[in-house]
Amino acid sequence: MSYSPGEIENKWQTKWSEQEAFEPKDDKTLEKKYILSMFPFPSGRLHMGHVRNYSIGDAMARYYRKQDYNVLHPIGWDAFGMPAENAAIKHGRHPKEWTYANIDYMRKELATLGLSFSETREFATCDELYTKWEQEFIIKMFEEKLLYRESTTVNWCEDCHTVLANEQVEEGCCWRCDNEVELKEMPGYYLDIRKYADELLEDLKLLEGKWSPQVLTMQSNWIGKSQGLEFDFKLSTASKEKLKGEFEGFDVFTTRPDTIYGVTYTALAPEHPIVKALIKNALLEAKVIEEIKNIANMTEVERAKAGKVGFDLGITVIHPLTGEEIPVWVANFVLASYGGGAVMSVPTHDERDFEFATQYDLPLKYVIEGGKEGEAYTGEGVLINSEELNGIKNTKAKAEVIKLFEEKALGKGTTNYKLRNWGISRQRYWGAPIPFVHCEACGLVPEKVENLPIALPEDVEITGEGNPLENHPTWSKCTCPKCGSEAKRETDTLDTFVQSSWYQFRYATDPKKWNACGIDKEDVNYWLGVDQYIGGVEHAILHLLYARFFTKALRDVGFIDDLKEPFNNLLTQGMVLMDGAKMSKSKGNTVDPDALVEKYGADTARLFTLFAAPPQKELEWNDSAVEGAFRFIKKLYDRRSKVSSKELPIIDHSSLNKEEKIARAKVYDALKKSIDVYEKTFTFNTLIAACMEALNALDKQENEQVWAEGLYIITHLLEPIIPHVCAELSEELFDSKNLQGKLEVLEEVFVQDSLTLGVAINGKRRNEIEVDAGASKEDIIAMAKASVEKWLEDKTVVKEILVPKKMVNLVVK
RNA sequence: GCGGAUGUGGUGAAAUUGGUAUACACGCCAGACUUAGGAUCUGGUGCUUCACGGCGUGGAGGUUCGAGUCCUCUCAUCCGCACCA
Repeated sequence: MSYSPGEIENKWQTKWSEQEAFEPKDDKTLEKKYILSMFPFPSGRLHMGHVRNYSIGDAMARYYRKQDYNVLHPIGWDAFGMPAENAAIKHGRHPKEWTYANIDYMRKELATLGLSFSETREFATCDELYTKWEQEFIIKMFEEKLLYRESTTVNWCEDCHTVLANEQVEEGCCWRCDNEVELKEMPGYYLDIRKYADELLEDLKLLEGKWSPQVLTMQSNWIGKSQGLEFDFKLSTASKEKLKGEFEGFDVFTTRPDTIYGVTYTALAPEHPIVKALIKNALLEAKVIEEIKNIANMTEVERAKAGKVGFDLGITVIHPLTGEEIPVWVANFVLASYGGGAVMSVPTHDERDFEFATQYDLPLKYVIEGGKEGEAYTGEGVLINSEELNGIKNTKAKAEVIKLFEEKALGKGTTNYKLRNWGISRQRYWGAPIPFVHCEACGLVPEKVENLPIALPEDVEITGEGNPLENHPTWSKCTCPKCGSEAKRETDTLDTFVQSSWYQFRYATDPKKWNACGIDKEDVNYWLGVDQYIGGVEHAILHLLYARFFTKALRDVGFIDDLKEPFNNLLTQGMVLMDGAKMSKSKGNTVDPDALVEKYGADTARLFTLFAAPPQKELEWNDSAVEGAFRFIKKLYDRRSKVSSKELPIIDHSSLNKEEKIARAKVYDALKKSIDVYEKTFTFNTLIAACMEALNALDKQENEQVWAEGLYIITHLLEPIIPHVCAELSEELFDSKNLQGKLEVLEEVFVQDSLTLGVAINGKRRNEIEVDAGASKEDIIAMAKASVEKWLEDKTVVKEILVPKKMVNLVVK
């Protein structure tokens, strides 16, 4: 019978499901492996990126399961989010109905791939039971002061009609729709991720060598720690009066305290309170006020494009060391959100300050030796024009100046972070409601835990205009959990990244307990951290930073025990490309997994994805290479006719002929390689290649025992990659015995009677010789010399190097 | 600008970690079987040369008996951040 993937795959998928073959065991004394591929958004159909992601994860899960590890390999659905609402707007379908229908369809697609997911642990993050526990966490974080509500400037996407977190703004545009992000002042809920900035940075060290350097540096840059001096600029008496005594001065932060004597002006962000006060009290020219307001309304991208723009604010501050009066400017390049929105400007040693100063003709004062007149010098050097600091190397002066400021109580050494707090409010319907209530008397009040979940209303109109929960006639009406008077329910919902920040703990929690708790500590203690996490680099900052933070926050509010990091090892898979570009619907260069499986079967789809490139690299799609993968499986399946015994034969290696010996060696080469591949390098392509080589070598000989042993081992090795055909072959040929436990490498097969050695002269390969395995060094050298005689004429051999089992190198003059 | 990575045949990629560069696969060429082949099988295939040979891992140096692998410099491509004071 020829290979028919449909039949075989159906048979085994049914069997596995009936046997509940992929459920983790309840026994916590067993050694565990938690293998997790990032869960999908139920967009409607699987794409090749999913196939790749899950093929990699499944290979690992099956490998460890076969070695008798207790394996947790779950799947679920990251089910809240904008696309569900867009579908509602476009096709008039309710987001909930759309989402669950998609899940049902995609679950079937996953099933046809034969992935070894646990079926009992599946959930969708939009399940009310999931929302319930998430809301409890949120309330607890509020009580523990990790969550707060405030009104501030936020990133607003008019297209998506919602606020975005900093991490969701890419080059000034919305990460989802690419619309330019506006700045807007409005209230929202924030998680205090800054409180964990240092821990998040420090613990990256625990992940070194386990996460890719790329992701680690991206996270570290995003957190953006820098150390420097923070101090107060006092307003001059006249300026203080001008501002009606409202301000004493303002704080600045600098990483260059060494340049303190070079300060010739200061600059404030357009949003700075002092600037606002000047505007409010009309202390600036009307034209200038207009311009400043203009800047404040610009997006960050627009500001960057506009070049450097600023205005003299007509007030001055006192230099803390020299007592000089220094002008205060407002400048469009000063960020409101960092370092207090104010900077000390040292045009001689900072490019930006220099550009600004040149443009507005502000004074320059060089304080570090080494630069040229007429440009900013940012290198190292000795201090000049710096009073008591003259002659000190600037690198050393940083600490000196901080010390000086601290002694005089003028300022202090500080650490600053680029990381901003995580804004989690979204003005959207399809998300988890933020479980708070606004009461006129009590203010912001969390919902009572026994009232959770606060569920979404089913009857809702989704038009794309405004916030559907806000527009709902009755939903937000409620009573205050504290005083019982009439109150208004919060209509913002949680960022969907909140759901994906703790799903790894939900999977680990035994489903029997899902009604009783959100996360079971004991279960989490057993299963976490995730031994292998697999997903795309696009989450290098967003999801992975949030999930790391949430882990630490959940620990501190008491929902999990001491756990530093959720994901011990991270494999970032490359994209799937077609003609050099990322597969996408809009480009029309997609390959439909369903059609692929229909035509060739799941095993071919899986084999190709793992064979065409190592998982970390981009995968270029190639139809004829898919054919090649299919051909290999057919060939493997066809060779079952070579085997008649059902046992792993015991072979007398010495009685074999040369081809038989080579075949065995190739088979065991593959077996040896497999441990490294499955446990360390994940370069499945090389293991598959080794199996192909082994099969090619087996084809060159006729020994039935060697064939039996070969297929016994090859199907064992490939089962995690092409499980259906291997299960089928294994059942037919070996009563499935080779799919349990470990196989041992027999070193004897690597012992060869004779070896082929390369012969090189001065490192240049000239010939090869065949030598007896037991030949002495002298004999080998002699043979080598004889084989390259023509190159040795008129030369003297000055050195002979024998690399055992590899080559001979003769150094001649 | 800063940071991270990657450069090997016509293509996807290997190389036991300093030891015969290009395994495996795709493609291509030739042959076999075929009415036919976009099926299957067999053989060949880095470049150059009639050949002996020469040249070959982005480029230039260096260390070494020996370098794709280590060191220095350099070029190109991809990704991330981007006025963070």
